[in-house]
Amino acid sequence: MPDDLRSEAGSDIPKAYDPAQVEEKWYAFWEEKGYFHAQVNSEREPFTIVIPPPNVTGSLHLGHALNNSLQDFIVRRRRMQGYETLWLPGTDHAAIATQAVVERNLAAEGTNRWEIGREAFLERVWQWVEKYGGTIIRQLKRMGCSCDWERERFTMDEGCSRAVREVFVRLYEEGLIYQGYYIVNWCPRCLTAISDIEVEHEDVEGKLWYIRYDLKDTGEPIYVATTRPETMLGDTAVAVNPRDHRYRHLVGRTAVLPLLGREIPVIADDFVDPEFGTGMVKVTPAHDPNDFEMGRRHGLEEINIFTPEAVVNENGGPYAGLDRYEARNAVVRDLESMHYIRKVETHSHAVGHCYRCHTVIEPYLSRQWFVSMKELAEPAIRAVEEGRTRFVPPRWEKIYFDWMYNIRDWCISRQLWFGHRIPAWYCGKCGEVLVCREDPTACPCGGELEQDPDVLDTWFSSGLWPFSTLGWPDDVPELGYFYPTSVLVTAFDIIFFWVARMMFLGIHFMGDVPFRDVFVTALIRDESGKKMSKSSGNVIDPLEVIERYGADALRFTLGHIAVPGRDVFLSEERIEGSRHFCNKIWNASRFALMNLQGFEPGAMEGKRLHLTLADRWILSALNRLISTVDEHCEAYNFSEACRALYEFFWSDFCDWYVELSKLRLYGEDPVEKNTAQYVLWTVLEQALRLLHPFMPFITEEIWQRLPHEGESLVVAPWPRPRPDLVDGEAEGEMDALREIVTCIRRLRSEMGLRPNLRIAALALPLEEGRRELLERHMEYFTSQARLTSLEMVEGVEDPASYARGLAAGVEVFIPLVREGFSEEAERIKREIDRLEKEAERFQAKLSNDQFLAKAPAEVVRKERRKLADAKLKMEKLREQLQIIEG
RNA sequence: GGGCGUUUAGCUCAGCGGGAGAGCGCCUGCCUUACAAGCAGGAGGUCGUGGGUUCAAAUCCCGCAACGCCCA
Repeated sequence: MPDDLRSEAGSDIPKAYDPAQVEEKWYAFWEEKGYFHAQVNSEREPFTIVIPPPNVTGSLHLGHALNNSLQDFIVRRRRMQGYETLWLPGTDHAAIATQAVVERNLAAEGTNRWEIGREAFLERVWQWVEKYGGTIIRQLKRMGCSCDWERERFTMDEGCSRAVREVFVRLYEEGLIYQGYYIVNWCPRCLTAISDIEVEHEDVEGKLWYIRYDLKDTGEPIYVATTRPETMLGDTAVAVNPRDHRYRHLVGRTAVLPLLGREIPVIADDFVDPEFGTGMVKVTPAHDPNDFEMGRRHGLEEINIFTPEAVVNENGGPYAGLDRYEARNAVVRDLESMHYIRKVETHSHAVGHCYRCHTVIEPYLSRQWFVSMKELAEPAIRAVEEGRTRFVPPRWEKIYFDWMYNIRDWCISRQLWFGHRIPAWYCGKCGEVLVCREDPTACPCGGELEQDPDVLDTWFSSGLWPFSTLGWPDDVPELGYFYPTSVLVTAFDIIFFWVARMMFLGIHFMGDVPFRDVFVTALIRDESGKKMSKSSGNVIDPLEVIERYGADALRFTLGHIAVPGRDVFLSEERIEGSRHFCNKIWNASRFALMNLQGFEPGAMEGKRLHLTLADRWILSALNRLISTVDEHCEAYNFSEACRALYEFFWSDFCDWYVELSKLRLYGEDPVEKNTAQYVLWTVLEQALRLLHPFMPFITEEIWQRLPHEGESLVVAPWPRPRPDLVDGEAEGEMDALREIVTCIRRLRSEMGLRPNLRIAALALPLEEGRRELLERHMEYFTSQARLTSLEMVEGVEDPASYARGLAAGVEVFIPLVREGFSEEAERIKREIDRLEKEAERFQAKLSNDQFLAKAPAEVVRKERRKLADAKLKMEKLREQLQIIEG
């Protein structure tokens, strides 16, 4: 250990915890020691997490902060438990997003990617990635994340790229990847196809136009309703539901398309909803996904009326050159002027938008590559059904199933330049398509080859993440050891994009699920409940928070609010509260250090210990805490774990144990002092271990200053509960003690006695064992309630000169120092009222035969006890009231 | 249209079958030698609404309302 890390005596420790002083130092130390590096080790059980790879050029936001804090909580605890723990970090190339940024830069320079060409463009992208690529990773280090940086990966590094190529070729060879001319979601701004789930549906207040199409021959009018009149330029049929009696006679007739005069058939198809509009719809196979299906069923012509930019092309006749919205206006205007429009209704419907740029998606006919999903989805569904992968909380399974059962083929080609180029080559001579692992030089026929210009959906490569990062397709020991990973920690919004894909690809290529558990985390919202976003300006920057409050305060806050299955709110006050907790830990430790001078845990062997009530109680509470924290961590309920730690440390350890320990630490008796030191040290040291996964920096800083064994808390063994130290009797007595002390303090406060004024008090034990408790622990009472003495009495001769209270079967009296306190009488009356109602409730229960017969004996006993307590309290309060008013 | 979640103290939220809890805020008193980023005490709640199950419901079931989210 470097000298500057060595512990110092307690007294020169600053009064306030300063995170800036310690965080960087310890992270560097941990990295240097290689604690985060995992290796294949047959002696130990592996524990693996692969990070959800953030966008390579992105920067850390609170969502990442939460997600990665949770992963670090899990990983650090497992490491302390002795697992060979691998947290594999890395980044995602995020094709659309990254390319979009570079394109924006080009636009600002007055150029674009086509002008500078593919090669120069890609060079620009890589420069950008080089420049900003490390940002997020560096930020994770500031959070304290214990990733194995020696194994950091990138979805476009050499290994991942080889995995992508191998997967593509194999799926192609198995017939699970195919190329086809289909309708896809097309973004006219990004100029690429996107998959179904990349489309965001939004309700839009639109219009429903009722348009007249005349029948050929008779000229009889028929009416169709549509939300997109401009697409009539591509209509190739009119359709009705075959069971719709109104229109049955029209099926097989021919209609004439207004404006263009094209003759189109009237067809019958089950898809048509008789309730919608007139029950008769226009069919535009090239520009509507449902019409496309219908068109294929009926062999209709597919007329594409748009260019990739969604401008009407030559098939649009007089409307060519107008963009889709101009075309809509022009078409409607012309139809109106020719009296083809019967009516217009307002109509709310869902419109798809590009998840990247929010442009309205155009269903567009084009040649794309697809993954055939049915066969792949089936085993992925079974894996979750059989519990081989478990969702936490379980209700997300339903979301997963719903999507998997209704899955459609996955469009994986993107008309982008940045990304994994599709490994398909077309022969200019024979038309052969070659899909291969190594770049071919020429077609077997001797013809020249041209590679497919498109790249793969980013999620195609991130879908391989759990095994491509471990070395697949090479046969390396890591794959057998670390796969399947133990748990995946992710937000619900990428269950479809990512989790589902890793599932079927992992099962298909590795023969086993990619992870045992999927822990679905919440989304973070701001204090008013809005989703944090740059556009609404409500973003809390985690790095700024770290600067101001420290990484541990941020981490603990995130742990504290991360209740499974709920969105969480984050406010500055909350983080401040965690900083106060850091400070509390800091100062309690400062106290310990100041009082552990000369204490050697190693020298305790064989020494005489005298465990007092407080010692037995705090050791008992500590051991309950260990079990509680374990239980909650196993259930991914870090919120409850944090709560338990906070409560124990502040309310039990600091408020009571530390205060009581002062009696012996400041005293002369060496056995007492040594025992107190031993327990103080034990509890603090164990508590630091339990806190370490949540607050790694402050705990390490303190632990290093405390007497300790081992070189770092990072690899200190995780505490195990000792059931033999759980002491129900000590807990019961301490509860009584605390109640009695609090009661005296309340009386003091009500009398307006200043805290530093010591007074004499009297106690009248009313229950068995209380007298002994009071006598045995007299010092506890006098010190904690600031008394000169607590005298045991049988009663008081002059009740009118005492204020009295009742707690835990002990009546206490303190001398009255104030005359005629009327508000006290009011308070007592209110209290009596409350108790009366309570007693009635208990009485009613106890006089109910059903209750006595059916409720567990324990519950009945407790109810009796509660009734007796209430009655006793009322009795005493009435006495006091009489005295006051008397 | 289908599904999910939420509704508990002024605010933000825990609790999810047997005595209404926390943090922050508020009121009162304290620089008590670990901590004023603190200590002690206190006020504040028909647990959204209507029904049901149960000896017992904030907690389980059903209906309703409001808000939010996902899918089509």
